[in-house]
Amino acid sequence: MTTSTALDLDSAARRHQALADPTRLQILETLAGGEQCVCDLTAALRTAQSRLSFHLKALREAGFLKARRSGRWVYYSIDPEGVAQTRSYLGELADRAQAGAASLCGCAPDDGCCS
Amino acid sequence: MTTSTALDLDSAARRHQALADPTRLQILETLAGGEQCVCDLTAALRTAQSRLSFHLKALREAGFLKARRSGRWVYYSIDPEGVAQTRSYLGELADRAQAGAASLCGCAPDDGCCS
DNA sequence: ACTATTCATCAATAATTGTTGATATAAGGA
DNA sequence: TCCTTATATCAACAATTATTGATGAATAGT
Repeated sequence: MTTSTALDLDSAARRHQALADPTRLQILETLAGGEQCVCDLTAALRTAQSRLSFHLKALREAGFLKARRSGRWVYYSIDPEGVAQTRSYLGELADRAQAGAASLCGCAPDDGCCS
Repeated sequence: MTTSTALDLDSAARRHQALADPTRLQILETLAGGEQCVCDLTAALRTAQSRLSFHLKALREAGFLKARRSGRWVYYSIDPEGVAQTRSYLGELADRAQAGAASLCGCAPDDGCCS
């Protein structure tokens, strides 16, 4: 079972790209405190509304945010699924790297000598 | 103790930026199997040497790769430190998000009802 | 010393991404 | 219906990032 690489690479890269901006990280850190409407975020980040909307879209499309409309307001919150996916990608990478390093230095697989 | 945000946001964003490219992820996945010289990577990824060099530099400067010269060859390998740093950033974000969601829905902090 | 090989860097250009201000859409209240 | 508020989208422009081909620097073999 070989997970077809090209697509995985692209989508993983796209997810990381969404995190590759300080404003977007600030949005995530703010929303980590709980759901907020765009108007609150605009005030909290002191930034233009169109700019915020641009970054919210990027995070939403990458799977990091959920949006919910209630009356005139749209409430954004963190989608734990998206964060989990990215975390596990890095986790697998780290695991494989550790195994790879160990295999090269001739240690037993869980020896820890090659950290 | 409030960790001064702006710098953290910028450096975290820069680290993610380094991962926001399929070619760079392919480099990391290849090196997860163990250290390789640039010439091997050029062959493995079938790409121009200057292009590869550009991406290696990006990963190196972001702390994901270590380089070691031996004779004519430069060997690159994954720097577990860099991966760990990025993993823990996402981990903290996920933890805070969970706590934030729980606090809003009125559950006990470790109830798990708001996952 | 000459040559070949390995890798990094540079300059030019292309492609992508972000910002700004203006406009559109949608909802609710008067 | 008209007005206001909240958000999204668009078009123009700015800034950043990636690709290519050429050149440079270091190392090693002859």
